[in-house]
Amino acid sequence: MSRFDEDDAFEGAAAAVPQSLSQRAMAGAAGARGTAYLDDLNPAQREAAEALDGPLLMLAGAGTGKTKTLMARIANLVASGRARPNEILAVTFTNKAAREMRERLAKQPFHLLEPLRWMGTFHSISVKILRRHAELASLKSSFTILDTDDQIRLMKQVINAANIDEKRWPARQLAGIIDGWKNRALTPGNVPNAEAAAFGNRGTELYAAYQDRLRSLNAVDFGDLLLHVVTIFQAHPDVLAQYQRWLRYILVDEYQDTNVAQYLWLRLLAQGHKNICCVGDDDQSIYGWRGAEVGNILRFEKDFPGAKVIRLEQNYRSTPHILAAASSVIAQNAGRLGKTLWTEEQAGEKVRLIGHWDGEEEARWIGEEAEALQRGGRRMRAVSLNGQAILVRGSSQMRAFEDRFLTIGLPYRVVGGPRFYERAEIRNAMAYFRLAVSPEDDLAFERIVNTPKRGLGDKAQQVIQMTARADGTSLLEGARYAVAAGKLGGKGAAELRRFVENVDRWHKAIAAASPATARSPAEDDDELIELEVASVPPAHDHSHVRLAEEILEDSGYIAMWQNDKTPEAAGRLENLKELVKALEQFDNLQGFLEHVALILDNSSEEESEKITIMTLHAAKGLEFPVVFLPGWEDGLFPSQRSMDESGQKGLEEERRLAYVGITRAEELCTISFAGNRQVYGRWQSQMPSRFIDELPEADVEVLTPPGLYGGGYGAAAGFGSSSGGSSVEARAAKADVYNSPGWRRLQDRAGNRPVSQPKESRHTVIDLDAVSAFDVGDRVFHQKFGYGHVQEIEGDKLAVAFATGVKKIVAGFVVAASEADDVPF
DNA sequence: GCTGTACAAATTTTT
DNA sequence: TTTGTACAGC
Repeated sequence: MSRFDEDDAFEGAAAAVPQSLSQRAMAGAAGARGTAYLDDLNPAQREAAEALDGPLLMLAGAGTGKTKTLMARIANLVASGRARPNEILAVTFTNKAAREMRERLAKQPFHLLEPLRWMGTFHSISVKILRRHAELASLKSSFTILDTDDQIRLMKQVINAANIDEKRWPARQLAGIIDGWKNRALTPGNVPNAEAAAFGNRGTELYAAYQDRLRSLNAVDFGDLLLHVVTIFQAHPDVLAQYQRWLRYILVDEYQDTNVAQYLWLRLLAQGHKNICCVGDDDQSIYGWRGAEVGNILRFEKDFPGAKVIRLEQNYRSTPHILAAASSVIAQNAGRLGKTLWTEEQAGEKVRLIGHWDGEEEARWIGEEAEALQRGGRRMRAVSLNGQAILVRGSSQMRAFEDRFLTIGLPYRVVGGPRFYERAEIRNAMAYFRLAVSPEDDLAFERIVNTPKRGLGDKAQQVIQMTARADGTSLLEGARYAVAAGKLGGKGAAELRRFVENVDRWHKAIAAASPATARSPAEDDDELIELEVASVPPAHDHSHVRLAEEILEDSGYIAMWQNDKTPEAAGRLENLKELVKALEQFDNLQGFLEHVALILDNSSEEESEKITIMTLHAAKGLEFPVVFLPGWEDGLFPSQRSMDESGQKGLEEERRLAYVGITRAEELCTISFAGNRQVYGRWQSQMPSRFIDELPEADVEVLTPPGLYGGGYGAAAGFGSSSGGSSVEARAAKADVYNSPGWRRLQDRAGNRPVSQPKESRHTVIDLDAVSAFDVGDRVFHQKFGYGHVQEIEGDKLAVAFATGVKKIVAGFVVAASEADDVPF
């Protein structure tokens, strides 16, 4: 079940015993016993926890105890009397991070008499600010927050309204462009001329139209939350000054992930007192594609002259081999601030590297390896499945593992995928709630008028739209009028009438349950504080939960899923139950909706033993004793698309992703690649990732699969095999692979690859003619396709005529065969 | 207005 | 290969 911690943070004071202002002020500084919280910090951590005033950049490498340091810093801020807890602004990126911080804070030996009320994500804090000053952005403070889905639908409307062919110019693309602009804090008027050509020269025009639509719907999207706040701060110095006075110390986590809008947001708030502490790791910036600017962290010292920079480099997570591997890879990136992770640990397994025949084989091997590790008996201790993770580049890679694990019955858990609140059934249910709370919510209306089917198709909906537009009212009113005026015929009319009546009834029930709680904007700090304390008293009857159930029943929405015979229906009903249960944590439907757009997640805590499968992105901030990193193949990882779209920059971000992946491992890290892989249903031969070439030989152990499944393809897939013969696998298994022709060929390829060359390869490039040991006409054997003859040679790629046809194959995946080698299949 | 078929597209993801 | 969307036919 979800816990709504953000809510606690912001409104939690409501539950506290009201205190007078002076009491609160004193309470703030109390509660920390001495400076015990500093005692178990290492020197760098301690320095960071004690440099309280002025700008500080804390470069915290993976696993260096950053959160612990932040906790001590907060304690120190309060204990030294510099700030009361509610004068500290602590910003994180994700709700998860905010939650974790709050939990960690609760566990500290000291305790604060007040909660950190300004701890949360950029977005949730922005909502809080924006609700208070909505009118300055031409909004009502009851504005709704659109999710991506609503956003796209709205954009479709805007595109259609502008008479643009939606097929040539898809709404998704426009959404991406506008999002990009918002990330850079660009309003329609500010978009640089050079970019106005976007979207068939009409990008800015549509952007403006979209913003107008949002305003008329009294709605904002995620990007707006930040953009509006920045705009308000810029246009109203008095408002800004108020927050500057109030939020005296700023802490920012994951600073490397901030985008321009967030950067401006922070700079505006910090520019008075400059008490800003940014924590981050430039080597872990992996969200550039979403607007994050590594540049923000790289130029921190310029932005804040006199800034102190402290590096946390002692790692408490991983073994030396793992750290060495990660460091060696990341060292290939240019423009780093530079850190060297070190550890006092001594022992440990080397990073393991293994090649496989294809993706299926890779999954099979990892499955078996996971089971073996679970049993123990390797060179290391037994590791439960919960301590093991498979980190992939893209979610498409997950399938192979799921398939395999299902067949062998290895329990697994997939992290990521559609979030709870993104599921259709949840969104529809929420749309019902939204409409019940605010009948003028047109987007919600559109979403559900015909869900379940009420016989209201495009035509009927057009009539409703036109009626509403003619009267300048909401769609619900338009529908009411259209029915009354007999503009709709037959079954639809009756159904629509019922629908409208239902909404009326629900809305009345809500209005009756909660008398309007008018909030007036406060003019100064004191009033602001009072206002925070005096929010809605908790109502402990659960009438809103019953009402929600009623809504879902009356609307026929529950029935719709009950009648659904598809296998997913049961799960969807489960989810709806879960949603209703989540309501219990709120005092009313309004409160739920207000926060749900930002908060709801499905991080259900699972007890049972399972291996985790997730993307590298999702793994940031986590750690596991055992980590598998499959699919290290050029084009897949680094992703071709990243390199095509962002060139060198893209490649460096991919490399940071590799760094993040390796540093998730505490004890054992296994990197693997496959020689063949099905991509969108087509078989492709793959080349080992260039990142593999960047691993340090001394810290890597090259494995060969134990000769099961009929052959030593493992050796063939990565290393050697250009020398033919049936004993290839045996020799490759024993040989010092780093001196094998195959390995050297790998090194060599690194030099020939497009996009980038490692700056300072420690490996010597040699032996060009090892690239292909084949000639046209040679007979070769391929694990999958059998015997064939080489027809063409193109660098390291061969065109081979097999019985089944001509295939392009990387030379490393065939072995030379003599005509006599033939065996019956 | 609904349902079945054809076709194109296809990372990473938070809020 | 799979998934989602667009359009034609019922």
